[in-house]
Amino acid sequence: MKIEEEIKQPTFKSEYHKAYINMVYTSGWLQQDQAAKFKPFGVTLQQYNVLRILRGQHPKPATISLLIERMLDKTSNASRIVDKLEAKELVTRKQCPSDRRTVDVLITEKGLELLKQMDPMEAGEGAGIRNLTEEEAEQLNALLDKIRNK
Amino acid sequence: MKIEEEIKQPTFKSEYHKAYINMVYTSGWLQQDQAAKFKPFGVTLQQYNVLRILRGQHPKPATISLLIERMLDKTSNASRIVDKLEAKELVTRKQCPSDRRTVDVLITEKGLELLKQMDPMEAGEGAGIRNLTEEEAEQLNALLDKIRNK
DNA sequence: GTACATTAAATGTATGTACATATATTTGCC
DNA sequence: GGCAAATATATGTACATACATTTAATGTAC
Repeated sequence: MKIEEEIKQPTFKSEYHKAYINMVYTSGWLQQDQAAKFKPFGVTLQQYNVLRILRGQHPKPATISLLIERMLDKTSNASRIVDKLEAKELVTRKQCPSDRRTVDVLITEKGLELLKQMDPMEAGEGAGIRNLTEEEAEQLNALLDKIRNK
Repeated sequence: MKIEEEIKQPTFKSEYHKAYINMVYTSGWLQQDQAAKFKPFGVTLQQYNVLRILRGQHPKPATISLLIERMLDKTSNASRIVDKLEAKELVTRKQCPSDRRTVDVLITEKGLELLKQMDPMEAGEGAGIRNLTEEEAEQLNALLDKIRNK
């Protein structure tokens, strides 16, 4: 469905304005789809993303700063997301001996096991992105990178 | 900057996976930029979106259902966003006489005045989308619509 | 080595999202 | 008319975002 019908707005001020609305809407659409798939596993998208970063580091620990640096949403509150993961015993957190300001966050066996189960439904696989051809996905990546050109 | 550098992830499983991450990241990037521009006006992006819909209806009132239908995020809680706008006296809310289950939400003069001030920085104008050519914006719209093809 | 700035993380508050449930009203069926 | 289903909105809870502030530890200047 075209974006005009989707949000019942027949016209846009410009192709640019439409593209902006379309981006925000489609991204929300993708994320909602993904969140629904993750729900049975008891972790949210953001918690999943943090677990993925931690697996990437494993068996080295990560600091909160490193998590923030790599998260999709930089301003989100990594401390509190780690709180939730710790409560589910998917990660451990302990003060780093060499710099006691920082905290070593490590994914647990249970966390690794959960990610393994979730791997087949990796973020983006199976969602609408697959409606594109490989070439179109490349085009999209190029357009998005250009948008963020600072 | 390419998305790989942006989130310090050197490779992706597939062009599709990269496109998914890129979409979510770029959309967040656009919204953060916009939210910062709106901040001096004391309304959030979502509150602004609701005000825009109400101006589109003006001088007719809108129901909460109509707002939900037209909002970018359908599952968001329109009632509570209207609460915030009402507290700022940007909208009024009163029970509709013909169907007392529904509520007539109307934008106030103050609300119209605020939107007028904000018009020059309309969502998406001036943000990164303008890095694209008109043709590229069209391409992007086509790709996004295709992603959502249900 | 003490004082001050910087850094890392945690915490507080307002807002919004996602989803389940509650409440009131209207509609439709008999 | 009476009652069940549907509808419109509001509310409760858990989670996340955005941003300011706090606390503790480290680095640096003198």
